Amino acid sequence: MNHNASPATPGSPSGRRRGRGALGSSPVQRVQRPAPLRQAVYDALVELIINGTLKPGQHLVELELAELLGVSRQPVREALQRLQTEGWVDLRPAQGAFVHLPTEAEADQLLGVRSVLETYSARLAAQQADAQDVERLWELQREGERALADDDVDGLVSTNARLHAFITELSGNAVLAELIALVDRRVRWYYTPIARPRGHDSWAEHAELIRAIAAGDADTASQVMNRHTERTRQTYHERRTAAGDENTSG
Amino acid sequence: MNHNASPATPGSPSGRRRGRGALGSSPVQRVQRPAPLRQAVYDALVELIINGTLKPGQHLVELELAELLGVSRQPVREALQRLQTEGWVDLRPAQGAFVHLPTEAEADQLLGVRSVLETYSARLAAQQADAQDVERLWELQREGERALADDDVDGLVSTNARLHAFITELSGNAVLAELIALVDRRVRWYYTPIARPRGHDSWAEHAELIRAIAAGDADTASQVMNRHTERTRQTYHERRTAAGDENTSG
DNA sequence: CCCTGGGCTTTTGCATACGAAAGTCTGTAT
DNA sequence: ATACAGACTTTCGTATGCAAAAGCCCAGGG
Repeated sequence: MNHNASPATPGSPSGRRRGRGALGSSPVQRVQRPAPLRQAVYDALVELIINGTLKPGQHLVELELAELLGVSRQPVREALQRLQTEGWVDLRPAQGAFVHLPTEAEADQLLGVRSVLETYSARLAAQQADAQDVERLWELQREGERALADDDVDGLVSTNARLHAFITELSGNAVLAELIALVDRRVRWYYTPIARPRGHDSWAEHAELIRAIAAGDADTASQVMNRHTERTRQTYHERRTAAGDENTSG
Repeated sequence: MNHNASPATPGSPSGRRRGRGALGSSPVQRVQRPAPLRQAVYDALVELIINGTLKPGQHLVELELAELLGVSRQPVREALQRLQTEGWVDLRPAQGAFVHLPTEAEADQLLGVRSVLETYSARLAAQQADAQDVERLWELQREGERALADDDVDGLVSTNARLHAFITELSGNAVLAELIALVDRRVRWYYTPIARPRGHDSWAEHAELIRAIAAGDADTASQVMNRHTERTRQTYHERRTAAGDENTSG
């Protein structure tokens, strides 16, 4: 997923006809319809925001972004519209776009919303999952436990994400899945500095959750997921507080 | 709205006319930023979609919309971006925008999501509401019961919406409030043809809910709201089925 | 009769142009 | 030195222009 814009000036063809600049050559081009540039711009900007190149509060000048990505202002503007709706940037009339600067309260609210959405998805998943799905869940669980044993942090994060995503998918509720994906991405962004996996406890909870889903016990699955996500929320809160103390003391 | 009627005369910057500093010092400088056209276009299109002028599945030609609204294609395109993100239209690359055509499954999924979100908002509201808030809730409740007694359907719908909105506001979770607002608008659109209020039962449930909130009993408030929204969902489902039968039989 | 393909029309996607608003700087008067 | 007014600069918001993709129509062949 690394389609970063090259730092060098994109040798702008700029003679009359457009050339696809730094973007446009996505590794995933299996789609019949070539994705419009605005989509590539959107992807690039989300990436730049998440990886911190574009910092919260920063003013995004359309022309700069356009040149950085080797396109004109128009696709940038269209991407910004979407980014605003999804909460990544704020658009102030006649002033332009600013990378959204989340307050502490907002970040926590987002965690709360994610918690209830994931809890609901666990409930639905318990009602939907068949034996094959459950087998896949255990597979992911084993993978996570292996990563845990190996101290493989990246693997842990990735497996955790895939496990939750699979449960969401199992829910069979596409609207829910979309919302969770969006909220989750924002949560991860806000909490990037402290987003280490919780480790053993977390995976014990996962196992409990999978058992409930396997049993088709929606109430238990819901309860377990709720506890799980609320603990994650609590952990984040503690770590943020600790980080804040460190900052104020040092 | 077309403010480019006169021929362009490049060369004179003409930055002279500015209406700000000429007048004396007014102590109150109410700087009201004019909403961009794209906002007006967005509002207009949502209205046209909700009121059925633009029908589900219909192809929206940018130029037609632009002429209809008296603007150029550009603000229309930007509005369409937002409309897509919010689920009102589908944007197909190189084909344009189509008014979103919800499947039955999707509509029901939205009701499910709305249900959990509102349930969560009731839980939070119960933890947050003070005596004054509760008084306001009872006020709305009385207003609803009056409308019920008067067979005032519009008043019933409006008061119901305000009651739910107030509870959402009481939750103190802005992220949640935004999501609910969005989901709710789509739900109302989908179910417009059958969206009569449920009437008496519904308001009895409201009263029960308010009592729980007044008592600060978050668990009960949550439970009651969940039952309430799930019943609404069930009612919609029944009505849709009935309407579908009528259609197929006639 | 149905399928097919090549030109014509429509519509999108992107680029560019330009007026206007917001922000910035500078010189002057107090 | 400070505060303010006015120009200067930057950036936004919108309109317009143009090439390419998609859709359409109709003639010709299986």
